[in-house]
Amino acid sequence: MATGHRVIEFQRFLPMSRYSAAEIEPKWQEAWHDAGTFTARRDDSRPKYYVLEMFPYPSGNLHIGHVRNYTMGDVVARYKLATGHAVLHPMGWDAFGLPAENAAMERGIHPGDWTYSNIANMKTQFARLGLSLDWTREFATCDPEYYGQQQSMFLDFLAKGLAYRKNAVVNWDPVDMTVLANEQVEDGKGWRSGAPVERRELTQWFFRISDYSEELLEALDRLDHWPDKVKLMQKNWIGKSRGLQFSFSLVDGPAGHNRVEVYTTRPDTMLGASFVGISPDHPLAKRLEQDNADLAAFNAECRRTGTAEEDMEKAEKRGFDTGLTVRHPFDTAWELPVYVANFILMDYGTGAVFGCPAHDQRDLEFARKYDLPVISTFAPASDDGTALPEDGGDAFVPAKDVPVVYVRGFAGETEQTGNEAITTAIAFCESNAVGHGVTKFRLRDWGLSRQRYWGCPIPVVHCDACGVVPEKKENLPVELPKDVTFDRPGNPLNWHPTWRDVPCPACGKPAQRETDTMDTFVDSSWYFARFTAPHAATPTDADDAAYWMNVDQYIGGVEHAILHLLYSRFFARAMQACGHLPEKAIEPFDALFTQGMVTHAIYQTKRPDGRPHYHFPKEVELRDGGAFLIEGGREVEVIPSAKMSKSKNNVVDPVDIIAQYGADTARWFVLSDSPPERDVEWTSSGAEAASKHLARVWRIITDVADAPEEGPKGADEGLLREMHKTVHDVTMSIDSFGFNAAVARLYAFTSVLQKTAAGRAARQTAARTLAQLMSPMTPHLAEELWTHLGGSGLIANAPWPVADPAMLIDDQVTLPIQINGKRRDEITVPRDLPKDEVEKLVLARDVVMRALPDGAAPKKLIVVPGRIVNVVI
RNA sequence: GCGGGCGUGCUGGAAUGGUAGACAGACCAGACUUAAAAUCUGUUGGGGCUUGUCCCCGUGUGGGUUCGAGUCCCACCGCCCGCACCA
Repeated sequence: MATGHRVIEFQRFLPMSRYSAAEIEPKWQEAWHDAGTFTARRDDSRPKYYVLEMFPYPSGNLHIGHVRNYTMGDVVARYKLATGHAVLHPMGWDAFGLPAENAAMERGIHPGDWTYSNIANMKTQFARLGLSLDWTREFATCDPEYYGQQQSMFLDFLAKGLAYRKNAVVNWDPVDMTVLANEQVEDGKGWRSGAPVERRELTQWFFRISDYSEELLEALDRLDHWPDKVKLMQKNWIGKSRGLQFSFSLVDGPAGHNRVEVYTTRPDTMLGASFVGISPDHPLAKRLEQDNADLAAFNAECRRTGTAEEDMEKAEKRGFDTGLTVRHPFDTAWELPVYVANFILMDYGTGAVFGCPAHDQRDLEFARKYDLPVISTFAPASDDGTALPEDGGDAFVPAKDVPVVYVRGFAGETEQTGNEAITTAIAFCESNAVGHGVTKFRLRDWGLSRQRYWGCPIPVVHCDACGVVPEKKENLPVELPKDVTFDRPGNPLNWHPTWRDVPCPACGKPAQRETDTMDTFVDSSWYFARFTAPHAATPTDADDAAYWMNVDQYIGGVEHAILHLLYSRFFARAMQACGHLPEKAIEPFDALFTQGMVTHAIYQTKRPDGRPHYHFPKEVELRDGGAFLIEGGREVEVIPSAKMSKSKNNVVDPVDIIAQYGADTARWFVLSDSPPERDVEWTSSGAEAASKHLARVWRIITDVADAPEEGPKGADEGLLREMHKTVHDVTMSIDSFGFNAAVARLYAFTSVLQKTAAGRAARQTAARTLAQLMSPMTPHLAEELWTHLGGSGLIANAPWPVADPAMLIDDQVTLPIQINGKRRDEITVPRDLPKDEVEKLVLARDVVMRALPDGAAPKKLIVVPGRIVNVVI
């Protein structure tokens, strides 16, 4: 568009008028695009910097949370560009998943058409934000070019033994005859059919992430730039435990069942056992239900809860007495009853436990319900009067490093910690041939099979003669067929007329494709690597991966703290093992930042029937300290800081905000006020304030030329000192993700610049620096001001300002004086005044002398140089 | 239920264990204006009196460590995130 350029050139010579985001923003977006400013290029003469925000699901609409997430990444990317880095800042789409199939079912749109049209919409919205993204690297995970490479890696993993098949349970809807996701199960019923769900076993594909349990745990220690909370969550999720595995012998068990193998992390409580519990899915439970109709009914009932761990844990603890007993290994005359219990998971340990009610609250409630004995094996080291569990108190469950007194322990001291007692117990049991000490992990292998259409096909073929046969790599990608319908529930790949039918890659006889597709977590577990060479003919390109990996800064929501990040860490290791990533990339994210949500008040009134009626923000006006409906004037209740949710009508559409105020205002606002890791409340008054501030900066800077040539003595130096301090503070803040602090500092500096008496040259320097410091946050405004102030080239490419250390130090420092920790006075002294001089000055103060009777010396005089003085009396 | 996090004025929030409330919003007052908008200036945590460069209280609640705690420790309350097939 040649004419567009002429218009731009012409505008540059117009006198500066009012701040108009609508005029300047498209202009600079086009200028960056034309100059290729944000196209990532390998450049060995510069340090590289890879900044990545978690890519979005293409729901079709940009959410204000996206604006916050991507603005933060953009600030980092633009700052790194200004500090001389070769920056990679890509964007793509996490495009497979359930919502596309739902849209297909509800509206008859093909999932692919729905997804790609959403992508087009969102990309338009993204463009208006002026993000420094390299769009030449864009891809969607549903592009055959992307998922074909994913299939190729699946085959590599399979060859390495990292992928395998086993049985696992799924939520089965018996009416719709389909598998349900956990979120599709509501109160144990299918969301569409309303039928009670059943647990059903299917043969499914798994990745051997558990092979890396120890490694994934141990490597957390080296992730120095990850939040501690995320590392702790991952550590607990991996769940390394030390315990004892042993067996109880079964008295008169059914044929082939003469022992029950259990695993316990508390073998020191073995002599407090009062029952054995097994999972409803335990082989013994399944055997017994064959000739026990009541047990069969109980097990069926247990299997009716969904597969979500949360549901099982929250369900009321129930058991079924099998009538069988086991012998205690240390006292064969002691028999314990065997219960089937709904809270025991077949997936963890051996699917069987012994219950020790005295030292486990869940077991205690179970024991009281079924009238089983409660036997303490240890008691508090000092009696603090709380009731023992035998006497109606709670279960006694101290931390494992707290010393307790053992009353029914194994060899060793009577008083020892849980950890010591566990070690003793394991040793004792092993020497008596009762079980052996083992280390177990809570982390389970990653089940990746999904019985759905809109996902990456698993590239294997089932042959009657050859079994499971990997597809040949030259036949990849195995593409999803386009001609499918969603007029019946389930996976359309299963009833496609031809897609399943293929010759066996091994023997050539007719065979059938696998119709399961991959979990969408697979798609998002390596996209960061693909961005380094998005169109390579192999999953990655060795040179590009070597140059760009690792991600220097990864930014996303804390809701991904466990699964996505753990799976990505596993995938990077598996890819490295298959030659797709360099050794250095097995921990792909050097630094991680987890940002908070954007919230918004909910406006509600009560309907006549008492149910809440939620109102959109645009229906509400705020006046007289209250909130009222614009139509009718009825007062509405305001619920502050609620998570944005479509059903609560409190979603703010960034498109509206940008249309009203411009992208720079939206960006400035989401960065201000709230610390990035915390939630931020969106308020229209906040957006208004951000917009006013940008207009104020515009005025101040465009008025610089009107200032007198020279200012009064000291004014120039005062302004420049403040400027250097601002450069220092803002730079530090951006480096440490303190964007809200950087914004506050820029507010303060703007006021200084506004009120300064300094002359034109100093103001010019200060104004240019202000524009540069704002440029990562409000890039369009900054470019416009930069041009006005005579800056050369784009501000996006201008080197970041550096503070002069000499300008940061003040000669004088004000020290608060505390008396007994309360501030009572202050003195201003030369910065480097010796401590004893400060003490003398402090003791001479009226307030201090008054507080010290008859010139007595203070008990203590604490002088923290440059900070504070505390006189203790 | 289990794991993790958060809690400060009317509101968003600031504060390497060192002056609690920076910087904003809102409100009120003033300047400019015929008027309004815009802009600029100023006040504002609560209470007290002797109105001071004053005193007391105050960071969800209750304890503790420290010369000094919003910050560290313990217990509790509330809210948020995750719980393996939502992404």
